[in-house]
Amino acid sequence: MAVRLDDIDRRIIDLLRADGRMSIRAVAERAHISRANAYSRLERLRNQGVIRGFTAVVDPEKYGTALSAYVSVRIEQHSWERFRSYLRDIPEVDHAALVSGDVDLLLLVRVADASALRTFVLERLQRIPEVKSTQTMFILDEPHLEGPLPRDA
Amino acid sequence: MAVRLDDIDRRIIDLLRADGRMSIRAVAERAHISRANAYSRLERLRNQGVIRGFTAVVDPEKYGTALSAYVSVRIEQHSWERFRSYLRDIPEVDHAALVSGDVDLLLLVRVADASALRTFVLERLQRIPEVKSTQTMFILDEPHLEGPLPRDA
DNA sequence: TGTTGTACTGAACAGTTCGTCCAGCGTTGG
DNA sequence: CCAACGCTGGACGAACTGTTCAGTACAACA
Repeated sequence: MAVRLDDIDRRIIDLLRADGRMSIRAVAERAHISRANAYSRLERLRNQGVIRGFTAVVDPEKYGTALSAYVSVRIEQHSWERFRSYLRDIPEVDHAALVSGDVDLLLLVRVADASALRTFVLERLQRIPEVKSTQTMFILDEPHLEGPLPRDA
Repeated sequence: MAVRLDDIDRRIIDLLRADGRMSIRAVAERAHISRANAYSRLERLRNQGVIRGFTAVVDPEKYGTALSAYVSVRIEQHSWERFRSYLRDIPEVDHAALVSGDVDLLLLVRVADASALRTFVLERLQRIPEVKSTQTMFILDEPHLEGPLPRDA
């Protein structure tokens, strides 16, 4: 599953994580490689799926979703596959993970206000038959952690 | 805190979230506005902090961090500010949130393997004096939810 | 030792986009 | 009626794009 990366690959990834719109010229310079090499490496990284794409980083509060919450969910056994397909159509869910432990799912949810959260949990989540129970944890603070990725351990 | 956005602003954001390297020409075309307008709006969105930046989306497994986990943490009262400053120097923490409820913090952690996770939790987290207790939830599955942001509710 | 591959460099190319400027236009609000 | 504002569309030189290719460096291998 993992891909073998050398230092230059990681350097390229770090640069493009720091600034996803950096020109390939600048990437090549800062990684001390030729432009042709930078192109071929970037293409390889994308084809291998290491770099899945590029995106704008949006501030949820400034965008209008002033309220964020983690909603932990317990679901019926063997219903994850079905539940997962629902998630695709729920734009409020920013991130979802099936986890081991007391609960089955952790959903990171972004909504405009408490009323929208109520609607989401009661009218959307708990209407799903596979959902056994939910618990909402309001996010009180959320620091921006935009550092380089961890080196191989 | 929130910023007033019109439909065109949201369209621009959606486009750049879908492809952070899209040329401004293409953005202008697809938003049905002039190029000059696209430039000025994008600059405004960045200055207002709605768009915080651009980044490459990296697949954690392919990158070499095959193991992801949520670590819930209980900390001493009034120690959040101090704890938050520590987080900046812990590259394994991909996302952190101070939450209401049974626990105080939820940390999304990415590491190479179980051994690295053990080291992280025991040698790094639990060495922090403010940490009262931790609980690790392994991430068993993590669907990619790359849709448009939720519309204003 | 020589040979075959593989990976990289550095230069070249036309085409495209960048970032900025500005005259002109339409709408809004006093 | 006029001023202020935001937008358009066209222009500009500079920079970047994406690709190709001959030449070079280095490893594996016999």
